[in-house]
Amino acid sequence: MPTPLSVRTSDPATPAFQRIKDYVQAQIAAGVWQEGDAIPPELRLAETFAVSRMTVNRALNELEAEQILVRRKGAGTYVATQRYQATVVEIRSIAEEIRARGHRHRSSLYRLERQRATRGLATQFGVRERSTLFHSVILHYENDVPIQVEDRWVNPALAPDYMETDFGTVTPNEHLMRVAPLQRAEYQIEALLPSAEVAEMLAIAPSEPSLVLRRRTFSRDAVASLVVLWHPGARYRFGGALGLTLR
Amino acid sequence: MPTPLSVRTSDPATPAFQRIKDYVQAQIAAGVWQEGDAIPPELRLAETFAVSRMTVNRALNELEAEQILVRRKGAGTYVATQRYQATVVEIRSIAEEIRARGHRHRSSLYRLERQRATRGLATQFGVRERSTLFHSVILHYENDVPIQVEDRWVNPALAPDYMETDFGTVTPNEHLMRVAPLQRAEYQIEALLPSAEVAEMLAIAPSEPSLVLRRRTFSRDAVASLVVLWHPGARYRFGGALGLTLR
DNA sequence: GAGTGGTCTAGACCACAAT
DNA sequence: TTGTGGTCTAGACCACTCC
Repeated sequence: MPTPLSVRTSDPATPAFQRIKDYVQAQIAAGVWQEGDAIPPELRLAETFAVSRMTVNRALNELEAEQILVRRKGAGTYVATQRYQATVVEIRSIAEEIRARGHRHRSSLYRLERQRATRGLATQFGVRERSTLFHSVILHYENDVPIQVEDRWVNPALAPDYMETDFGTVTPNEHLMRVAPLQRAEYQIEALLPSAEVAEMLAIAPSEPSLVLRRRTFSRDAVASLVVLWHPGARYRFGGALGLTLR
Repeated sequence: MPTPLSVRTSDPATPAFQRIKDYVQAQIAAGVWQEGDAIPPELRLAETFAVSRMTVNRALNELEAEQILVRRKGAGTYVATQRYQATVVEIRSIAEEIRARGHRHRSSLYRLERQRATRGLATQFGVRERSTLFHSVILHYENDVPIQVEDRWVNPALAPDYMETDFGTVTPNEHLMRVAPLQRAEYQIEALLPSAEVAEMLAIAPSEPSLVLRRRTFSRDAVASLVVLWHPGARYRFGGALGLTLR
């Protein structure tokens, strides 16, 4: 007796908490419950769906975590106001991104050296001026076309064997991820003219805009790495999509 | 048999499920439990913390939603592998952002017109070529310094009274949000040279790079709006922070 | 004081995985 | 077969909000 593949939410196999989530989202999508409106209290939904209050509680808590509802103790549960502006842009590692496109990634090492921290770098890293930092410059290619200059400074305290790493087989990202687990990061995206050196590496004119991502990563409550990624504006962009129902 | 460390958050007021979450995250942060490792099963954690299994279940389920753990029915609960690359950049509405900096926002309307869709626009909107679209060009100022050119196309079917809106008091964003609830959006960030017109509006040289955000928003399963935001590369950047423990 | 959400329990039955 | 997570119950006590 083959069961039809009715993937309706009324599937008896769907857990009760999920059916309740679907119902609430459907009411909101249909405009029956508008932004700021109170939705029925847990006890009433429990009666309606003939489930225990705990089951309703789980459904509504998950919808709150997804920023679809707002809950206030003692007051009620409300439809969240849409945050139109908060935008998410996904930026993946260059090697991973190139491989995902089915293209070939390779890189060449331009520089790998110990350097004394200038005042600016020392401030960014939270170390003393003229402390030793590791510095690497790598050019990444997509199908032999230069696509990214990776100019990276590394805190020796967090990645002591950075200078001995074989960057032909391991990207700095991968190495750092292994030795210094990421705690948090800060990002900036800018449009700049490239330096003469960067322009030459990317094989673009110095007058051609470059899309620049700066990233500072933290590990064990210290700055692990500071990287500046330069891309040719004409052949590179960051992109992403945002759905309101994120999961 | 691990005795629960007295986590610093072990306020007696801290709920049990939160103490368990803190404990698990502390074990991971300390490197005691590494990526891919199995963590103790629910029943053992329940004994250890002297709570019911449901309380442990909630803690671990929430950590899974936060992508810190991976759970497999019948098998166990594992520490998730870090996704180093997935990056989040926050981009807010220009008016909101300027006000958040404590600065003054104003805008001036350069163009507001009906236009026939070119083939490219028609494709982007999913309408027939030469259909009518609304078009607006607005320049945004921060403390009287031009900071963003907003070049926007709007689907009349979704915002029929767009042309009658007073954009001195309401931003196009705010208007669209009201009449056409956001369903999803797509974004691209690029570095480009501005057109002569845009350069003049932003009061920059045509040779100066511009940071460009393109956004296509969907409402009721149709394209509601297509906007291109031009910023002077020298005085504007997108920024954000990513913490692994997001909430 | 009545209503609401926040949290927790001590069981239960199930599906699935490893063996 | 044993252990694991997935789900659910029918209560309970509490803190908070609103009237």
